[in-house]
Amino acid sequence: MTGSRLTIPAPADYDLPRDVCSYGYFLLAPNHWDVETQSLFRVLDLEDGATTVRITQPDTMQQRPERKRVPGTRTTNHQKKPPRGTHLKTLRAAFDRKLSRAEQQQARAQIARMLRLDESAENLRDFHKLDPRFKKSGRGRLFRSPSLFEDVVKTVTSCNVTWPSTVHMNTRLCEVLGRKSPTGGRAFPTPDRLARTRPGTLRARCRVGYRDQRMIDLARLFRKGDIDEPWLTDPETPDDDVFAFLKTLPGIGPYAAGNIMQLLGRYSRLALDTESIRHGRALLGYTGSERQILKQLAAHYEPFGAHKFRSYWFELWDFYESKAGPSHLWQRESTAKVFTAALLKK
DNA sequence: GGTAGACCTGGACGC
DNA sequence: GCGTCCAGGTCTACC
Repeated sequence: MTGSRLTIPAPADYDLPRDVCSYGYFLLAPNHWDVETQSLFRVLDLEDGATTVRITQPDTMQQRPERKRVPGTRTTNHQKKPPRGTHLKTLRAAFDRKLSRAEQQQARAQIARMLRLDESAENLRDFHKLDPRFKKSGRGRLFRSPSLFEDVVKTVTSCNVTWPSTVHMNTRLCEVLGRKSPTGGRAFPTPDRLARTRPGTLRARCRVGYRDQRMIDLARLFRKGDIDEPWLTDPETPDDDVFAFLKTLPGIGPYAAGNIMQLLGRYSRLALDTESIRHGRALLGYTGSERQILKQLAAHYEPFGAHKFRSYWFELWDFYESKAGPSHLWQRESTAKVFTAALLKK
């Protein structure tokens, strides 16, 4: 790429392959995880138009795919333990066009949100103290989108469908409504673009089904400024209030609200769905009706308090990796076929 | 507060 | 290739 390049400071424990490949959204358009180079490609929508960015972490590039250490060789950089609280890791972002100063600021903010670079070391320590199972791997950050709007729409596309349909809907939303970058990639649609789209277009061309009007209504709420993001992310705002508000949004029920809570950095709620029921039965050995299993799941994760979603999620993620191998080696197309209810039941 | 049925799409399966 | 069945969370009407 011949455009702007940015150096982005990351927390000392940051590990791009691990922290990007930590939540299913990294497999959804416009995100593209490149297994060969262990880097993240995606189109960002900035002030002057779309641009494709490639994000790398030099000290993990090319090393991660093997995951084997040759006896007698030196410890690699990313295995060294840096002092706490220092920004020793560096990410590189390369764009396919020149960015203005203002756009560089926007890009930095979007990348920081997406990669959870603001997740404090203290918060992660609290999680690992409460649930030491994930201390060794360092798991704790959950990949998300550059904007709350994209996170909310992606959540709607994950409701009442199997994973391959979610993959397809996001691909089509970008192809049909996303702005084009100089190298031809498509961004995720903006609230304004989605708000101006006809339900019939969404249904026929993006295959979103009955979600059409709900997605347009959501986009209009974002466009009008009815979604108060500072209030939703303010630590002073009680989780219960945020959860109650989210459930008033079109297309958002208890599962979706719980998922958006974690995307907002609030991990005190679970997002329980049929996948959770399967997990309860298959891995935790629970029996009984769905309602009974949901109760058992709630009790199981209760000790993890403010971090219970992460305990739930990384337990589930370990299971997926046991089926499909390390997540940083997953390909979007093949993985879409792995995560079908029928196959997981097997 | 709890429950039943409709909403859409894509995959699996049988013929 | 076609028809049928099923999975998936939210919403509405009804009790």
